[in-house]
Amino acid sequence: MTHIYSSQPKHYLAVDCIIFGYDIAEKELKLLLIKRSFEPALGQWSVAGGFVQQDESLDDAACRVLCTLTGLSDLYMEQLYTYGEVNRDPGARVISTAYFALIGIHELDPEIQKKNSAHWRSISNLPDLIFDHRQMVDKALRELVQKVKVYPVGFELLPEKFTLVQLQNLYEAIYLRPVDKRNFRKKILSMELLDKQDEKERETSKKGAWYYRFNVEKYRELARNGFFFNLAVS
Amino acid sequence: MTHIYSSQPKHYLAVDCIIFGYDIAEKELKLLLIKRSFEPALGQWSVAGGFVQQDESLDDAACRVLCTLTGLSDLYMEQLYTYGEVNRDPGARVISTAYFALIGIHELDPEIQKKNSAHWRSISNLPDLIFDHRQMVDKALRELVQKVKVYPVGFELLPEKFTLVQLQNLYEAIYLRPVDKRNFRKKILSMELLDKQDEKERETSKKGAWYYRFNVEKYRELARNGFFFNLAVS
DNA sequence: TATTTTAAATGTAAGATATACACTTCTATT
DNA sequence: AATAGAAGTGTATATCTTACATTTAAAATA
Repeated sequence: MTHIYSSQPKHYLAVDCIIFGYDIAEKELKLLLIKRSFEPALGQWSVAGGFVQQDESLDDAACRVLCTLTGLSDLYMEQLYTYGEVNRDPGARVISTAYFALIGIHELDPEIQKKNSAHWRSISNLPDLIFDHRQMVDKALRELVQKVKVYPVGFELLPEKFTLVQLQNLYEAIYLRPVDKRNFRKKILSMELLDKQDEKERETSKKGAWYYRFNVEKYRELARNGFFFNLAVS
Repeated sequence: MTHIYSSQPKHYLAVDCIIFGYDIAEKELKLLLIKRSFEPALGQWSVAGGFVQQDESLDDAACRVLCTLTGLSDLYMEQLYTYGEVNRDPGARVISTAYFALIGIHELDPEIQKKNSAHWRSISNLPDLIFDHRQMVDKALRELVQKVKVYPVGFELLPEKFTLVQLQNLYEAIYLRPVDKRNFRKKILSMELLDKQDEKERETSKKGAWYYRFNVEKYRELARNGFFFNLAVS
């Protein structure tokens, strides 16, 4: 079969992963950044990226990059936007599809981290990034803010067991403003999506705070019946 | 300068435009579809597409496709999603970035339409589409529903002057359900974004309905001060 | 063992927003 | 002058959102 495709130009295609983590102790949202090990822009900071191969889908490529960097699979990841300005990469014309991922910061093996020259950096204090990566990060942040309001994705950034205080701190770190404690708890508990454990977190207070778990099955069931998650609080 | 890019594979890159129009008379949302004039899938229905060239950005390519097809420029358009499954196009591996556009259905020149074998089809009665185009359309529709709730993009589908009944019909066509007349009018008018004209539309009723115009400047001003558009009505 | 300290946990009232709902007005046509 | 058909209008109720301060639990210390 012959057709008109063969007269068309071909392009380098990359994926870039904006990887968010949440530091419970510092109550800060962080980004996993890489010190680039090749030209152009060797030695500068970037998000994790890689080229799309012939035999892999975009999603596969993004997963590969994420897995290679973190050693983890089954992470939350979502396509964000495709950046296609002609001169966005000074090395060559490369179109890049950005993804954003959410991971529990403490799940990451420090060895793999070191091997990939990957570093967690607070979003309130980011270094200069190469190319249009800062633009990607800003878009991913805006997307995250919108997303956590109406989908229960914040839990991806926390361990399986977490306290309500930790959950609230996470939302405050994403919204970049304080949230009313009683209203927040009222709202999240009224959804009946959190299973209270009979165990307390005892690091940060004498009294201890009850652990909860997010009940995914219950959420799926409710969502199927038209329920809408909403934590767009004061 | 030599670097590792040259060892990487290259890919065909396309853009596809999901073009929405609104038919005031039929009170229906429509899609501009093309009868394909080349292989593969010659003669089948598709959305408007084209290949990305070396010297144009993704956005430029999408604009080019849209302009060529409609003869219009400065249309509302937004990137939707990038489709990158390996075998999505049986002709060759092609990655495609989908855009969606909103246009006033009556702005389109019938001559250009005919020349491009472009046809308006009601979204409630779409033909089979090639490749993953149906998936694109479904995503675009979901996006549109969300978008018109919180951004004043619905006006892009109407003429400059429109009546409140027409606006409500448009929302009903997008939401696919009836909307309470008094609540709808109360809500949109309370935003004070519509300028009442001293002219009436007299086609559809003896009494006639007042024309309004959307005031973009006012919206921009309000939005700058934290105002949020919201027509997520009953 | 009584007291202190620290963070966790809790409820209510007022205000704002969303919803449900039916009649009057206008004007061209007969 | 009467009719017909679509445009235009207001209110009461329910629901959701917001603001806000005290009590509880338990470890540490006196």
